[in-house]
Amino acid sequence: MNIKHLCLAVLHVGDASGYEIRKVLAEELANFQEVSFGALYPALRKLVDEGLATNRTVAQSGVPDKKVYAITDAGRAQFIDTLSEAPANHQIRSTFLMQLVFADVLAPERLRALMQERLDAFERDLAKIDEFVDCSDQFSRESRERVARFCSGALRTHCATLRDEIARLDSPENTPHNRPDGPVSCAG
Amino acid sequence: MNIKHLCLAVLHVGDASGYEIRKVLAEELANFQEVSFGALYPALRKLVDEGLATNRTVAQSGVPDKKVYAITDAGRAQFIDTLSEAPANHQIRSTFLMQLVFADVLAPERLRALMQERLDAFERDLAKIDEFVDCSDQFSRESRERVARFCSGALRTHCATLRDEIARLDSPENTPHNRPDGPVSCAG
DNA sequence: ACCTGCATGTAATTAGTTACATGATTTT
DNA sequence: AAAATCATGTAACTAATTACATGCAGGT
Repeated sequence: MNIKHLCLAVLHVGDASGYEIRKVLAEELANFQEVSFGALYPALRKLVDEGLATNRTVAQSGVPDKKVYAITDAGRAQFIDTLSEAPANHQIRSTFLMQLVFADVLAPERLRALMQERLDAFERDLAKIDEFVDCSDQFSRESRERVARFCSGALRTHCATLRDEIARLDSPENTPHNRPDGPVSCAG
Repeated sequence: MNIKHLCLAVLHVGDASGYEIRKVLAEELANFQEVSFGALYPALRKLVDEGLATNRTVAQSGVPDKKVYAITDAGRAQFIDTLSEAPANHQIRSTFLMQLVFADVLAPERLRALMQERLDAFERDLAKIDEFVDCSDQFSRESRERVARFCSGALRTHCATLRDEIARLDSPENTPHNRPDGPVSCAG
């Protein structure tokens, strides 16, 4: 699952420019995987070189021209093939989870701030997903709902788990101690 | 959250060799992030170079010697500092989720096999976590339970969500169509 | 005989981020 | 006046994977 596959996934749902692909990955599908432009644009060029996508320049008023990419039959075949062949991997790369796991070594006010930060981000993501499903311009309503339903479902259960975790950590018998000057004893 | 931070996290809980760190990350903390030896050993060397860890060679009978790493005060301080300073990022890099999102383009028997594969992996991981919490040799019981409780909690809710998703996809009104020879129409 | 587990490491390659470069338009 | 949005791209760098190299012990 590299950037090229991620691009093909988005293009499978509908045509999009590099900027738009990144927006989808950063907003509607945040919590999945973000990509940087430095990786995205070369990846799109490679997709065109390999005949997996085509592009056309679309002029706009006010804003700059954009290169709109469309997946080809070969691209779609390869996307489906790769997806089917790939092992069902599942990894959560989360700094936040690590912050929760090691909550006892963080300053309590910092921990609370981090929790708030992440919960706010979850709220924003969920709002974006609702927006995404609501409007209907380029992507098919069915596809959108499928993607959004899954994402919001997974996120909601995550939110619930994390809220419970937070409640547990905030309870008096689990008072986190302040960040120490010396090392923390954990080899008990 | 790079490999060095991941190593410090494991070493914060207790001393371990490179091989053991990888084992923890691949088994007890599977679904978090796996690391390859090609990245792990150079990372450990760098930690020692930077004074964030020390190592000692431990001879064993039957099996080869091992280099056991221990976190230093400076290492612990930096681990806590980095963890505290870092934004509360949260990303799920999951081929499996993508396979579910695009379930309709996969052959139904392949989809079922992928689901089984992942559910089996979840079961194995949960069993490993129970084992991990049960025995008590090197890592502190408290830390283990904290880590394991969180992981299994998050995974269990995930499992539940995924089981529901699977049940929904298996119901007759959602029969997935076979992998097509031509492109799939999604631009409805 | 062959595979798996234990154990550490290097070399070649691929993948990805960060920072830079450009420039118009709209919002604060 | 400053910042954000739209829009594409390159160059330098960092980080990571994959494949290789070595070797012994125990199980099938």
